[in-house]
Amino acid sequence: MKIDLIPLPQTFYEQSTLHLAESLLGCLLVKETPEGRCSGFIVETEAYMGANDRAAHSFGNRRTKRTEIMFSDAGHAYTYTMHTHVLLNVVSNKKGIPHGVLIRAIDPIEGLSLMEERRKGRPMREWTNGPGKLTKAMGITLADYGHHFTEPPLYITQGYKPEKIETGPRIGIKNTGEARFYPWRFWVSGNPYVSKTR
DNA sequence: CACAAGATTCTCT
DNA sequence: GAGAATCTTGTGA
Repeated sequence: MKIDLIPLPQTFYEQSTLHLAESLLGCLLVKETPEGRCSGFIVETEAYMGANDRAAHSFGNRRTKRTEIMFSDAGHAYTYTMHTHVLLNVVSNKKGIPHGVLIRAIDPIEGLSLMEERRKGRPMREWTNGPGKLTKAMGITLADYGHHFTEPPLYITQGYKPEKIETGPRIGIKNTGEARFYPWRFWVSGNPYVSKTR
């Protein structure tokens, strides 16, 4: 499989958050590090709708040092830590509207030996089938906070068009009232790297 | 400055 | 299923 490693244009990120979350499925996420290049197709995402989404960090337009980047232009990287793990988001929507799309799972393509090293002892299927796992496998850290996805070392290129996409409630959020039932999770139907429902 | 909580993962039961 | 691991940020004194 040969793919052009040309980053998607800024305009790609300027669509509505839910549309972007769906459009990102099948795109290639690439991370270059001193150890080498890793990439994988995005197969699972979740939309976080800012002001009206209780489960979002930016609920009610809460603006802090951490959420600041979500108020910026679409296409920036929003990374943050969750206990011992780093999670990766793509900032979406217009400047001033703090929406984002969480990358939950990818299908590994390039840099397999490097990912195996970073995820030592796990079967390949479990290298990237979760938001904290894929950042570890690809070497994504807090240092990527605020980076823009149109430029190396962290960027997204065109991938393939998924045959079938499914949607459902998001995972891992609780005590957030109605927000936990919103069907804002998207995944490629049948892909083995999609994380399991709890 | 101290402390609590979290968009998770792993291990053990 | 439950509980721990272990780090950053947000909030309050």
